[in-house]
Amino acid sequence: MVGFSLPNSMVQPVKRSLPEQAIGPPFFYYENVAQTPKRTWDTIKGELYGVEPEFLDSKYICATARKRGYIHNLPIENRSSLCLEPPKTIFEAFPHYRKWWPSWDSRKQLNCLTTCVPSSRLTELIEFVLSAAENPPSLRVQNYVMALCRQYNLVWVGKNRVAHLEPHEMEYLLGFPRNHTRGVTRTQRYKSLGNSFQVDTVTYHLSVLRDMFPDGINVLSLFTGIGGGEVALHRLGIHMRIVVSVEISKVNKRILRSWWNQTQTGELIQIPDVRTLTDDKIRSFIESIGGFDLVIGGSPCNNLAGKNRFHRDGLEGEHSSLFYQYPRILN
DNA sequence: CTAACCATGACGGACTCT
DNA sequence: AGAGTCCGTCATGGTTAG
Repeated sequence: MVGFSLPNSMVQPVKRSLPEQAIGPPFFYYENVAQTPKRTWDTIKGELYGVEPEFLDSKYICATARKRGYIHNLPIENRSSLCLEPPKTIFEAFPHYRKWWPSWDSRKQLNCLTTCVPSSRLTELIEFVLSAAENPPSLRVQNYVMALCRQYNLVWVGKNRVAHLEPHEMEYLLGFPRNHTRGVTRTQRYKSLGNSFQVDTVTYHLSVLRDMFPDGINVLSLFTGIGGGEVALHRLGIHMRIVVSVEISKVNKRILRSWWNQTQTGELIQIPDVRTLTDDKIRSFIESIGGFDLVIGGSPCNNLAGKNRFHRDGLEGEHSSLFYQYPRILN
């Protein structure tokens, strides 16, 4: 899962030719979870002009895994390595965790960051088991503890003590500025961050745009969330003249607005629901601003994701079916 | 008082790759 | 055939806003 190319890598970059229909303008960039049935990705691909998905695990870019598929019509030659290299291992990201990290925990990177937080009962259980065990613990105990650490993405914060990541640590690993989501409830921060882009990964893909738009770009941002795409563009130094952002969550809208007001000089127009962005409205936007240069977004994965035990209904699920709004709007 | 909000804990299985 | 992974949901009880 190495995508079409990797930064600073000996991996031979892939060459591809886009289907005629997929060639821009505008450029488009679509994202979703990679680990959903192949037939789902076949459907997505079919709706997006048959463009082959780029499957990339962010563990090749940063310190945490994030297996995602990206369908886009961006050039893939001459992607530039990031000016600011993100940490690629747990210890590079959090040197202070060395202190309590047992030698038998061989993890160098973290698993996928999600929205959920494990119960404190679990960390208590691990501490209890390890306190009662020999030092070092038997293989059996090690395997037991490691399975839980991997499953819940736990880190070592004290003697025999593990803990879940703090929201600001997730912000850091995902490539957001510190305190990007601060000011909303803790639970909400976990939710918003768990649902977001890995910014460095998106930055790498979008880096080909940097020299193409010296006067800035107009962006149509669908399912914006906390603005991973916008942060990536900003980091590339690409001026956003106008961003029309579609995002239903009040909290996420507030987070984006506050970041925008602090860092941007362009105009941000926020719309709550993709379904209210009718064809007529799109036409009038295009007329008034002179067209969009980039359409970017990842549609809801709720009904595709492996974590969902209740309604893993695929693309036709209640939330994930909003995907179909993406090709409609793009067309 | 009521409704909305918030934190917490409990809860398997489908899927891919080797 | 086996191992490892996963942008999650729901009910409950407490808290806060109006």
